[in-house]
Amino acid sequence: MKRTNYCGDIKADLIGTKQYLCGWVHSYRDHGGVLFIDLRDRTGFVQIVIEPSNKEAFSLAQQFRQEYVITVEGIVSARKEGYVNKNISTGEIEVIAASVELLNTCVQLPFEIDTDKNIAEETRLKYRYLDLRNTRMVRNITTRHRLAQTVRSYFDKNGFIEIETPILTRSTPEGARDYLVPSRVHNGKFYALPQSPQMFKQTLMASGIDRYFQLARAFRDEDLRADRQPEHTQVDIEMSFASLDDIFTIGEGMMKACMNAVNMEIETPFERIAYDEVFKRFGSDKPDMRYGLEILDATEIFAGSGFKVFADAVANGGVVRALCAENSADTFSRATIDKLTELVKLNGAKGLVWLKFKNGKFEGSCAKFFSETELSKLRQTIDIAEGAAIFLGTDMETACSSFMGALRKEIIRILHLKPSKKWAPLWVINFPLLEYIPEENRYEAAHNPFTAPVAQDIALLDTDPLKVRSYQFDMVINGIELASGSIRNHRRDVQEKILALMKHSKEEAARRFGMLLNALEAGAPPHGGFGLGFDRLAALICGEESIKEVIAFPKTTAAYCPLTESPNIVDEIQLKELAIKLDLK
RNA sequence: GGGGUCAUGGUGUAGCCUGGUUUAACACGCUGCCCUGUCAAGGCAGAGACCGCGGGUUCAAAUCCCGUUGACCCCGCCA
Repeated sequence: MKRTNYCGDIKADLIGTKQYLCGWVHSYRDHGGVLFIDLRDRTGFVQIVIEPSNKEAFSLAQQFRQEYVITVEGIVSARKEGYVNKNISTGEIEVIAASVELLNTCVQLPFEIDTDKNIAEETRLKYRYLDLRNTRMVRNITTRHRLAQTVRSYFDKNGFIEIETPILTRSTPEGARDYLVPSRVHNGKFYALPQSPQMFKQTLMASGIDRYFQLARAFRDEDLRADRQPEHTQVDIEMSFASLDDIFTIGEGMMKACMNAVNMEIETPFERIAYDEVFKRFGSDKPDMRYGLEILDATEIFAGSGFKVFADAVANGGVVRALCAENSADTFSRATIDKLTELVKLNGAKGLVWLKFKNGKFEGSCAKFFSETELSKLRQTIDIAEGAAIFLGTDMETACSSFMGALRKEIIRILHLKPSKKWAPLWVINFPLLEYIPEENRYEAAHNPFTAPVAQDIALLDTDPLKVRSYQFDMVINGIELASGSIRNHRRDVQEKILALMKHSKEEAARRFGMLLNALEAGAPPHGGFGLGFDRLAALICGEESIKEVIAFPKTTAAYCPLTESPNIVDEIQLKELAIKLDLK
């Protein structure tokens, strides 16, 4: 390779040197005499000057068009006074071409590199090879690479071993739908693509690997969203003999290393808040902690209130919760409040009570139903200042938290509240182990069926399973659930007891989770770990809303790839080999 | 499975509500010519879409109606 430098790296320190550059014609400006080309590669672009005195180069260069692939040999020169372009990083210099060469031409493009905005996503995906030439995508993809390298080196330094687990594995029809792969050798049987390497990594702990990590691909055949793809990458780790503290320290260290790798900072250790508390204060298990605006309890105040709705709810064991938005009484018009009411109704509320505190008095639809004592208590309890808007909701605790959480999010959005910091990380801990499913008279893992119960609560498995706390945790940053993990069950009997509560018979459990259960009873050490959404991490750090922007070749919302036009119809012969007959609707 | 928004030259949009003087407009891109300092270069000339697809209403449909396909966002779902 003759290339001496990347375009973006040609700076003033190279003035006077001879360079051999390769790249794409980003912009072509023919002035009749002198001819300018912005030569671009993934690092940036540099201005090439082709003088008419250089007859051979000039006549060849006149044929160049946008996105032609060329090479340029020339001398780096300082731009003359007045011709410096401060808007570009290579604006102090230009390369005076001695010779140029055409390596490839280019057809008319569906969109221009960098200058066209708002291109339909479908078009971008169909021509992803062009889309990836854009500065934004180059930046995202290289940032993703930097993060991946950082993760690898971080875990390596901390004694973790990278191990690849199988992509062709066993279907465990639970949770998300599996992607199935038919077996030719075993007609009528199927592999499944893994939804997570969970069982393999726990098995590795039983093997004495002690510390494992992997940038693992995981597959789920469910409907997609902006932050969900059929295949995604997770940073998957597992540690033996580790406490929650150990796991949190490793997770925080990884986040710090990732941020530092892209010249950002994040403070450690992360705050830890119990699930119950987080839900009560923010109405969500993944709150955006960059904003205050906590949900406050006003149940006491309205017990026995003249306002029947509240009084009855409290009498029936319900709660009253409040959100107080400062200096916003005038922002919330009737129309806006009606929209908020609709929103909470969509989230299960029966209604929404609002008050405004203006000129030292409360006004609002229901203000007249409240006694002076109630209002003054409310004012003290939740510290209401002039100009505040207060929203009150009532229901049973969980339901109330849930719609107040949705309301909190919307208020933050409407008021354009300023985030108090760039990153607000949080460990949500003490998730309940189980949830009850009344229709099926059984329990279901609240998060992960392999999570261990808190040691003191094991006895409760027999008496009151819903009270059992777990060693399950989430890592949440800026309202995004980034990672999820736990200390696992390392004893077969405990694991089987939990599976039994989920109404898995011993036989069924053995069939589905046999590999893991067998490994547990063969001297598995205590262990735990987490899986962290790598695409979400990259999107977060790149400031992107959608993970499609940090995945080189993503799929559409219908799990379709416009670039490869997959999934696709296969040959009759292929189906025959697999003993598959299609019965299409 | 449900809801919302959208579909017009290569790309992004306007036109649609209030059907007909629209030869479907504008910007960028593309083609040709001119120009020795531009950098989102400039000037002049030109090519390019029958309006996602199917059906209907009408003398007449990009425009109204029905259906369908696809995209994006959301709910369900995602242990």
